[in-house]
Amino acid sequence: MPAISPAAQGKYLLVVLGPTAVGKTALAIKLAHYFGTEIVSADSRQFFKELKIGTAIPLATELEMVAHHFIGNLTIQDSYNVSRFETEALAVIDRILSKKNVAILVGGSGLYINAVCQGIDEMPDADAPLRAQLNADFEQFGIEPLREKLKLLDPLYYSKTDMANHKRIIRALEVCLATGRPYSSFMTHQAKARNFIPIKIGIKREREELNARINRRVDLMIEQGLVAEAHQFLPLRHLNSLQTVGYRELFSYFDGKYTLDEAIDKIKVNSRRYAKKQMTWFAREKEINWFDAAETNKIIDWVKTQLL
RNA sequence: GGGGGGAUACCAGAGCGGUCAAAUGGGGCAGACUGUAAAUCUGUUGGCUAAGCCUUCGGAGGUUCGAAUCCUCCUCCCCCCA
Repeated sequence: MPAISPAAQGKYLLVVLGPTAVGKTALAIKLAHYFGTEIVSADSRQFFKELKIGTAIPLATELEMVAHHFIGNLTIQDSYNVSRFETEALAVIDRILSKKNVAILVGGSGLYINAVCQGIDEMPDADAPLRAQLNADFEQFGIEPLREKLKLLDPLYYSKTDMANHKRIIRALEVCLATGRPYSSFMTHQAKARNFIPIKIGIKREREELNARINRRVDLMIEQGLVAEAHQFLPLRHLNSLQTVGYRELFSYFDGKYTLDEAIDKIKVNSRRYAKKQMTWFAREKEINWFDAAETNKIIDWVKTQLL
């Protein structure tokens, strides 16, 4: 449970979460409308203003109806991270809660939601040249030397973490090397105090129904011009912001690796997997109150009982 | 009409007498996750009363101590020549 500061008295953050395509946007807007408040997005891909079709940002009419934050606030060229989001999102939430008693956080990026609700430990950002060096080492010599190095610099982390995952090894190493301290020594496992009481609302649907919605949404994205949208960014495909479902598969199509139909099928498959990953992430969180996507009125009624 | 190739688990596809419940890839299912997180990584994938047993490699027979692998016939598919 997150720590609650005295300032949190009577201030609530409604956190709307769930897998992609489940219907979070619609519910969040309904809640925002009902409580007369604003929406903070916790979607790590809707930040990028160029990625419109492929990330299913809210409709223009929806964006007009309710104030949204963190949608299209970055360029795909920007580098961003959870920690910055924590700081910036908290500032916006505080501002909303200075005028209202309820704010809404909505999104599917579990790590980003947790950063807002519980915080993320203080530790250095990635140092670009150092990361580039480590990545180059990985390319050239493989994972084993990196593992050995980490075993020396942070035996605790080494023993507890998946040592097949090069990205995690590299991140740990870059912190160790940049600070001279073991990466694991920065982890407090303590939730930070917040100026609001989070109320987590999980939205779910039957898997089959969710899959059907995903498929339909992908087809719609294609109709809306996703292929052209993705094509513009082909030269920038290496950017982190473009390591995104819907774009990568089309890059492969432009490469001639897939036919268009194959690429579209791949987008559907990868979206389903993304949804499953999100559900796995959320499944381990205890304080989520789950509702069926159709139960909008029930959700509002329930939320009212929580705001005491 | 003649000649040749093939049918393997959800799909594709290897295996060509024992070490095969059957490689590998795809898909499915499950999981991990602290500044790349729509990323990255892991496990599992015939059934069961589960260190053992049972039913599988188009169908039916046969050879053999032993067959997905060899033989015979049948069914279906593909290619080449007419």
